[in-house]
Amino acid sequence: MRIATWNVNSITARLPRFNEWLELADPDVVCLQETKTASFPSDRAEELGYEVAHNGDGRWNGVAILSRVGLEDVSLQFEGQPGYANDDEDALLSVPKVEARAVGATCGGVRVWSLYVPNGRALDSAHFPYKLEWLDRFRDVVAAEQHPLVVTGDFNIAPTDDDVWDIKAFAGSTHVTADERARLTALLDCGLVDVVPRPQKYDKPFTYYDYRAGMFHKNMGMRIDLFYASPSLTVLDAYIDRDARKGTGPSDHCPVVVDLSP
DNA sequence: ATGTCCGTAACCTACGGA
Repeated sequence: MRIATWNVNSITARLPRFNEWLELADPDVVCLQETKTASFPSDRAEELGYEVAHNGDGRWNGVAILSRVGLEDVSLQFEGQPGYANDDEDALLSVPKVEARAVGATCGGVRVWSLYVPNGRALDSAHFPYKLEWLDRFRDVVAAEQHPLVVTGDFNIAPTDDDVWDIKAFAGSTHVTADERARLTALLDCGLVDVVPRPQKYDKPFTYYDYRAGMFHKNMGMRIDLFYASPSLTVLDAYIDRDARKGTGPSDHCPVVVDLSP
């Protein structure tokens, strides 16, 4: 079974490239993040035999699972998923809003979660404790989940210092802190393995490159799109589709493609 | 690294977010 994950940074803006990639990569299951739409444009995917579970509410976030090996027991959020109280609003009137950041489904006998973990923004931002709490609550879900299990998506955390181009550039930043990495360890402690994909070029398995400052061409990236899987799933291959980051109108993230044998 | 790109609201540009 081939499972891929990709933060597309708007499925609407990416649709021509996405549809082309879908045929080329030929995945059985696709986990998407940052679809940034309320309505998933699924016409071509359906022609290719995929069913679609999409959790999207408009301008921000949005996650999906596409599967051509069955799509059952869809969850459009997770049990206990925290919301974020938007601080633009009057604090007294502000109600925490559960964002479109998680979708789960059972595909061909594998339980799959597609996640778009909150960014955190800055260490002193209210978005940072929200990120940690969100991961704490998701851990509780993973602890109770059935196996075989795949938890994948944009985690907005680099698991080790080697997973960013220069750790010195991240002093005082999110994505690399012990607090965030402890949440990754907690997920792995539920009985999952970090499937590290092979890069197509250079030595580091980066999955994300900022659009600015020629970061992609300087190989200044990060590994923040992760693939956590039950150890009962044998990994036949795992690679980063670097080609999808090239050319006109790419996402700022690369797809990660994993071949598994149950 | 702050050099770009996204969607939106409101216009033909500015903004928040990443």
